[in-house]
Formats: sequence, structure tokens, C-alpha cells
Amino acid sequence: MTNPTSPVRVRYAPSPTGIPHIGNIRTALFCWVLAQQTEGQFIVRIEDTDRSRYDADAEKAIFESLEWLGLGLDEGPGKGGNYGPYVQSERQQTYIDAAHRLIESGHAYFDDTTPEQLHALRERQRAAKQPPRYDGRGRHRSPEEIEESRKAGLPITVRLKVPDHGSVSFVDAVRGKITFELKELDDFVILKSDEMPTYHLAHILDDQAMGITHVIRGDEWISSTPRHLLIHQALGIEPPEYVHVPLILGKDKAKLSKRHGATSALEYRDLGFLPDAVFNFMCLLGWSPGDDTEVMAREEIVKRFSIDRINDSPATFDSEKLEWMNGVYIRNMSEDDLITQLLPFMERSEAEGGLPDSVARPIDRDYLKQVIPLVHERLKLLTEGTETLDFFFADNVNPAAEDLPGRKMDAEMTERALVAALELCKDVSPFEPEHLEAEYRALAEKIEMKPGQLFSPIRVATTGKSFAPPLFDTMAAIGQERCVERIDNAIGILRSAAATSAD
RNA sequence: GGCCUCGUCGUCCAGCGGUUAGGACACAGCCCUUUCAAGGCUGAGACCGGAGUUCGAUUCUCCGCGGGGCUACCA
Repeated sequence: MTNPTSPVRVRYAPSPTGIPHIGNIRTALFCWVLAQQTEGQFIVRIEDTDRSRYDADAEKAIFESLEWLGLGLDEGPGKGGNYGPYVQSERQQTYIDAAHRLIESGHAYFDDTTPEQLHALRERQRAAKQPPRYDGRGRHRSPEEIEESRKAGLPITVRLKVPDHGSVSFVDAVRGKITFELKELDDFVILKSDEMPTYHLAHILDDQAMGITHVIRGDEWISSTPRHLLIHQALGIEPPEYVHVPLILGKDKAKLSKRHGATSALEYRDLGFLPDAVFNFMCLLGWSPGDDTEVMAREEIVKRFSIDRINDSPATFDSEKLEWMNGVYIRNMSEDDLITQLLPFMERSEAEGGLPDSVARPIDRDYLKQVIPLVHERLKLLTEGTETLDFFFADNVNPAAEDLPGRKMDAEMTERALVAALELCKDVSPFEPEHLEAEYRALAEKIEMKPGQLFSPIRVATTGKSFAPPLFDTMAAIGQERCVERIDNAIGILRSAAATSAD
């Protein structure tokens, strides 16, 4: 199928039973993109018909995820629209009415089989190596019998009559034609005993009422689509276009779930990923523009997206490439944007991954702006700002003695390098990168060391780490006074370590 | 077990009857370089198997194998 040219009405219809994971969010992404492309509507509907599994935090997380990813909705809870309410529990009566209409038209019936009886039935079938299937016994219950059961307080459900022969088929926009034999299906529940509808009934009624043109949902729904087709038939309405997108699997190839580590969009936010990068990356999981383009702005994805280029096969989620892409997005950001994004992460408490608590908050934005060019291209995650920049903000650093020597340097040589470095550091002026470099190169020659050998201990002494931005820019940004202190301090660390090991 | 579905480098994606099977991430080496990155170059790395169809199959069909999904008064 080629892309729709007229505006689509698509919905993201999560059930608030857990934090939505990225596989789930990706279908929202596809919906949103298609709505943008066709200038249609992206609708969010909360499917909270399972009262026992309802989770208010999950519902919050759903909207937070959408907002973080920039997937603005056109209609939905909190947003409004002409087809509300957009929460299924608030639409209960329409489902009840429809179920009763289906009974009246002979397409459905009340069933008073108890869960225990159902369980026993399945056990028997399993024992006889039959597929577990409801046997349709409720079809033969008289209204009187049902009424009796009702009075006795037995749970009453409504089931759809499924013909025992024939087949249904539909054309899925990504899979093509799919056919199911009706004899494989049993009479399934459409209205539960608490008078809440099952997903099957509810979503169809809502999609119909809300004018949904394309049902974009995960692959796991393919096997229940024949049920949905049957309900449409019984109701005398036309089914929408079906677009089943392949699942996203975890590293173990199983359907993504909590045990796969970070799987929700919000976790990626907290890990320091950028929404644009995640958006871009997720779109590429199960879809490609057809050429080798990978880094694409939102607008380009919107322009190029097409249903017929959605993949057939499930994708395994691997965040390595996402990290790379996040780095690309960070490098493409302006310094000011980066600072704005970085600040909240760096200002968290030390325990939460922020700068040492001794550093005053709010963080000095001007100073950050001064040093950010030194680390900009080195960052892959927003959370890395802290460890990459801490030594600029801290009062002092405390390198371990064994980290101070550079390659092929012993303690004595390291000390010699640092002592010489300290002397120069005290007097050198101006304290600017180019001048520092010239002076220190000259010093290296004078004390007969390779530049790298001299620089390495200085780097560790001034930053506390062996990996850091270019040394002389770094020193200049740290400032002469603190550099002197730090080198001096490092010499002390080296000497006391030597004294200890000499004992 | 039954039904549905998928099967190209470790991973994500190209390929839609004829290609030295392409790109990206990751990996290795080299270059650049005061470290780490970034960047450049190079390398290694895949058509699940078997039958058919065809002059010719990674591509089409069937079977097998493997993966996944569903098989609830959950969605």
C-alpha cells in the first residue's frame, strides 16, 4: 500500500498498566509522523478497561513520554476534541449498549459460565490434547437460566457468536493478505462480568466513533484481528486500514519487557539522551527511507515516511547505535542549547550524578560557556557532562599517585616533570593556551623529556584524570592559581606515596 | 501442541531475477595527535537449509529448520 494522501486520523491507544516501553512508543511515533505528513490528526486514547491493572503512574508516564519526544496530540485526554471522552472507562455505557444491541441482533449472547468451569474445561481439553477453547455452552442458556444465575450472583459475560466454519481475511498494509480459519476461534468475551468491555469490543467502537482511518499497532494484534473483523461485521460497520508494525525485541530476542534493562523512553531521557536522537533512532527501527540516510531531522522523516517501507521483520533493540547517534545530535547542537540541556544534569546532587555538592548551585553559566567548546564534541550523553567537566568547577582534584606517571615514566621522573612544571606554572605569563604550549614545549626540551611525557603528569595533576580535553586550553580555563595549587598538590601525593612504599 | 508471522554481516537498514551483495553502529589496524574524543583511510564480517520455477536465484514457490507473536472475563 502506498501512503494515504488524504488526512489520516490515527490513534495511539495505550493501556495504563505499566511504563510504555520504546516498542510501544514507536508505534506512537509512526502514528504521529503519518498524521503530520498527511496533515491529519494524532489522537491519544487511554484504554483503561482492565480495572485491576490500572496504574496512575503509568498513565502519567505515557503523557510524559509523548511530551518528551515532542509528539503533540491533536485530540486526547487533557487536550479535548470533538470525539471525547478519550478515556475508555468514561465511555462504558456505549460499550454496554453495543453489547446489548449485538445480543438483540443475534450476534452475541449472555454467558454464565464461571471462571472455575472455564478452567475445568481447559484442563480437560489440555488433558485430551485438544486446543483449549471455549465450547459455546452459553449459546444454549435460556434467558430464564441467565436471570437465575444473575440473581444467584454468578458472573455474567457477553460473548460473540463465532461461526464454526468459513474464514476471514484482511489486507494488512505491511504484511499483505492474511487469512484465518474461523474454526480456530471460539466465542470470545466482549463484555466482562464487571460490565467493562474487552479490548476487542472497546477499541472498535471507539475507533469507529472517533473516525479512525488507520489502526497502527504492534504485531501482537494480528492474531486477534479476525475477531475484530467479526465484530465489525456484526455491527455492520467497515473496518479501518490495518497497519501492523513488527515488534521490537530485546537482546534475547524476546518481546521487549522490563527485564531488558532500560526500555522506556523516560529512562533514556534520564540517561542523558536527546529526544531528537531517540526519535530519529526509533524511526529507523523497522523503517528506512530506502537509501542510506540515517541522520534525519524530524521534518525530513515526516516528509519521507511511508507505510510501505515499514519492515516485515522484528528488530532487536541495541542502544549502542543510539549512543552514537546521540553524540551526532549533541555535536550538531549549538553551544547554548547544549548548555541549557546539560545544566539540569550537572546541577543534580552529587549522589544523583551531578557535580560535587561543594560546587555552588546554580552553576556558573558563563564559566560553563567558556569551557563547553573544549568538551562539546567529546560528549555522547548529557549525563557525561559531570565527569567531563567536574575539574573545571571543583576547588581541587585528588589524583591517585599511580595515575600521575605517563607512559614509560617512573615516580622519580614524574616528580621531576611536575617540579619543573610547577616552577614554570608559577611564573608563566600570559596564562593563555598558545603561550603555555610554547613554554611547556621548551621546558620539555630543557629537561630532556618528550612533550607527551611532560604533559601527561600535568594533565593528571590538573584535571585528576588521564583523559581530558587539550591540556593548555584546559589549564587556561582552570586558571593559573588553581593550576599551581593542583600541581603542587600532586607533587605532595607523589612524595607521600613514595615515602609509604619505601617503608 | 494449534494458528499467524518473520528469516541478508554481532546489531540496525539497502537489495525487490543477472551486483566484486551496499551503508551505518560496534570491532581491528593505520593516519592525524600531548591524552581522550572527533575526523580520514583500510580491514574483518551476512544471504538458515533443501527442493523446485528459470538461461540465471539473496530475490519467486513449496517443504524443512530456527526465531517471534497469539492461544485470558490482559491489553
